[in-house]
Amino acid sequence: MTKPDAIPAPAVRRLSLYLRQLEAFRDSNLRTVSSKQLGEALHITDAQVRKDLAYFGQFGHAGIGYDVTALIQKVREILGTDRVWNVLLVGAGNLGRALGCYHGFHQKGFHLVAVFDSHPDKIGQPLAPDSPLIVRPMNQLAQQIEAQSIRLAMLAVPAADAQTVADRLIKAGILGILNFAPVSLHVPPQITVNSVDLAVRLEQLSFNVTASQSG
Amino acid sequence: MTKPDAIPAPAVRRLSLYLRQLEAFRDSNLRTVSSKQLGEALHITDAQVRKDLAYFGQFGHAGIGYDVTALIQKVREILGTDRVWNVLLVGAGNLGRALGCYHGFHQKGFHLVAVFDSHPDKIGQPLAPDSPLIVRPMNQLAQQIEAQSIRLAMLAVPAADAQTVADRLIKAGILGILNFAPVSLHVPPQITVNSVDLAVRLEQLSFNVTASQSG
DNA sequence: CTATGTGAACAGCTTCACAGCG
DNA sequence: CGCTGTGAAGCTGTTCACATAG
Repeated sequence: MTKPDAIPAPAVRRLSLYLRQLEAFRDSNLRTVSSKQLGEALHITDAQVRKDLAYFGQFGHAGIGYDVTALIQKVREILGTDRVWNVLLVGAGNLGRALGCYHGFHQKGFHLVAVFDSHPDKIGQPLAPDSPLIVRPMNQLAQQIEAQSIRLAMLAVPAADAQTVADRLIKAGILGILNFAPVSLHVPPQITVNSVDLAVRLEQLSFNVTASQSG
Repeated sequence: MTKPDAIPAPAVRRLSLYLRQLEAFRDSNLRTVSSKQLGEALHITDAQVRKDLAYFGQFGHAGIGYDVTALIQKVREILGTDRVWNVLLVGAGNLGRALGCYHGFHQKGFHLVAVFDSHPDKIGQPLAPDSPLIVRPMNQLAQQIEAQSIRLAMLAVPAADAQTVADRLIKAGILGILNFAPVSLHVPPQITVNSVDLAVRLEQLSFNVTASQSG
């Protein structure tokens, strides 16, 4: 029983970038694209592009390249975004509101269908003045996850609460968490966490700018 | 002239995480910490922690570990966050407003000092109802960067405008860009770009959840 | 002649394992 | 002893280079 070689995580990350760029190419009416073109747009070598795609199958045509529309479809299937995902949000603070108002998710098939917060003043109110989403109390978490088959969650709560909330989400059936709290979450191996710490990102810039100025 | 070996980018990323965790340890009144403790909190091996820190100097004490306060100070120096950075924001949409209202930056020494947008209805208005920041027109960009010695920028504009705005920022002296637009920016080599694409992050979760359910 | 798919070579990061210090 | 710092080993991901297909 030979396990098909594990896919490198960096390859999966790039797959999302390929998809984004392919959609841009499609929107400029490009029919086919070569690994060289795709790579140049994203600052990736052509060999890397070909190898990444080859992990998943043979999608290209020698001498021609890749059919843009067909490859978009294939990459969507691979990423699992050829269907709609219901997503919930915990935390209706500044960041949570921004996430709830951002329309980029919906276009990509991620539908925000429920918002939760523990703060009594927020419960029952719309997430934002013109938002159709009403903030729910935390005790409705499990019921909503079940009722709407939600598997993905965005976590925009204070650092101190993040682990507790994550535990509850997982217990209720959430499988993937996009974590905006500046803490390292501890979760069982079958659960995926992806953390976005904005302060950490700025620190990276600070390091690079500092280093390039003194070097 | 021997160039001191380049620091691996992953090591620098982890440095920010070490700092975050060290501050948490300090807040629970821990005096010293071992590479093992630090690693366990962040799911990193102890050898990795020691090697990462060793890229920058000898900060530990054999048999004891690392002095928490001293190491925090050292890591801040390395990251360049032992001083205040003035930061600007371009784009006063939903995401821009959330970034402007987020207080995590300020605590870390990143001070948002100017906000720009090209939309006439937004110019002259506060970024948010209770914000002290007034949205400025794009033509004040260069002047403000100069006047406030701004080197870091956050870019929260539509994808179609991102490259044009980035070009202007760089021409005006910006050295590091935190990009929230879903495009790959092309910049000169001395400029650092760090991109946060939220839809891409959700796609990674989608992939992992899909894969773990079928595998 | 162009561009893919891929084994082989290479580079870079991580882990191991241990000498040495407190 | 406990724990750091670090060469050496191991592994993973990237690049090269070419056979092959259209």
